[in-house]
Amino acid sequence: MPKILLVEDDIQLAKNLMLFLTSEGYTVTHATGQAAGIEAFEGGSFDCVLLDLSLGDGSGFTVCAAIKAASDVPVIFLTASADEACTVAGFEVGADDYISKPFRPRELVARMKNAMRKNSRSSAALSCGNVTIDPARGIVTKNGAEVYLSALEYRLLLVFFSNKDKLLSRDRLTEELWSVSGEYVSDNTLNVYMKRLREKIEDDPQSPSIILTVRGMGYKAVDK
Amino acid sequence: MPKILLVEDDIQLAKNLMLFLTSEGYTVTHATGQAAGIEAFEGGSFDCVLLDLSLGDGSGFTVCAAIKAASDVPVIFLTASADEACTVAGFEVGADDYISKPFRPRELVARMKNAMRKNSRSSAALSCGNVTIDPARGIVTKNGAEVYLSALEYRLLLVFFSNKDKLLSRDRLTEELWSVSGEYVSDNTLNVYMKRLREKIEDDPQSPSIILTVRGMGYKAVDK
DNA sequence: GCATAGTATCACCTCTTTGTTATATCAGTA
DNA sequence: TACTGATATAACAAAGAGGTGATACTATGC
Repeated sequence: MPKILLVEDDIQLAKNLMLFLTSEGYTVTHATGQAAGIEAFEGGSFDCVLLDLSLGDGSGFTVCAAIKAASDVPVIFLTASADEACTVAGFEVGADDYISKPFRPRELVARMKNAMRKNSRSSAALSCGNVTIDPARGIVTKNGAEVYLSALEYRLLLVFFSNKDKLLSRDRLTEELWSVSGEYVSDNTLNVYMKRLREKIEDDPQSPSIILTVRGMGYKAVDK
Repeated sequence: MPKILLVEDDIQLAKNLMLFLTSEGYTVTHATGQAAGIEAFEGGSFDCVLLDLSLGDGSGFTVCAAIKAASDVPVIFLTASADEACTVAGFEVGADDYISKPFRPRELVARMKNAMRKNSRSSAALSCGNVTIDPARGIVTKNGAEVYLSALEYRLLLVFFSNKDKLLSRDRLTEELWSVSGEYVSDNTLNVYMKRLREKIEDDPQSPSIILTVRGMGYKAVDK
């Protein structure tokens, strides 16, 4: 149940929005002004912020800047002003999207989802199942315990985890791992590496649950 | 100079757009239909795709799906239809933004930048001097050429590059590399790794310019 | 200059990684 | 069911990683 912070001084509009968002399965917290917005943000943890540009006690830009300075939560401007300069300014203070009133509720939700999706993707750690890569330290863990991977195994896993749910052909994988150095490797080498990697990260290497084989096509990392 | 792929069947509109985008410093490739769009995408590497929804030989949705299945390049729909259902559908096939015509050029650019920024944030390269780490691929390059580092050498370099200009004590470094596994290593081991790392990344390993020795204190990566 | 502690380098050993070939297993199909 | 191409596994050799102790160098204070 994603938590949304709505900063909007038009009470009637806010009520309608909250009604709709709640019915879509979101938990909404409402703040009516700049100060209240920043305070609410600091007091709770949110998955997305909807921000009116013109607030009673100041501009939404200030709120956006404050939020972005402290976190990476997506911020979407909701505004009456469809002015181009305002839109550009909104993006410049770090907004993730900018929607002009009157907005259409389903589009709003689509844009919120989009912003949240993007945001979670860029978070530091990559994980899949119970296995996590911390690219900032070059370390792989499984259920919290470190798993030692060789350089090539690490790179192979990285390719999978940064292309989760995507089918990766054997050619593509071979390319990612070996083309850089310009060498050619045997046809079977990838098979062997897949086995070694699975041996280290899968609970049951015989019936993999993290990296699946797609016969005739390639492999694919899935998040069970 | 970011490279843009524009898929648009309205020739006049495309011309205008290309003129504008070029003047803003983008390199634009133009494809006029669905098939041509996918072909162009596969043939080149782009930083962003602008996609008309209604193409002569098919829908932009197909193109978007094809692109998203193969890569993470940001895709922005440009469309005459301001229809809400279309917008939602656009986001559902993985689009990064959806702009209705007539669009305002500066807003378009702001949204393009936004989409590209989000996208690249996940793979911020770390570099120092002529050496670069690409944490998203686990690869180190020096003057563009790949340098093969072993797992420990890679982690050592990662510690330095993510703490650029900071003095790192020998204890701290030893901890970062070996404490995870709980093992104790000889006092001299770090010296040996420093030598091996320098051998691979420094222009002149005898007088290092990337990772400096601070006698009695530790080491420090500097950006010359 | 000499002593000293800190750092760099060397030679060496062991264990792992890397890539190969050979063989087994499996899924789909005639 | 038997065949076939695709994938998995096993076993091996060569190269390299990882770690150690001994030795050489170097900055600094006496």
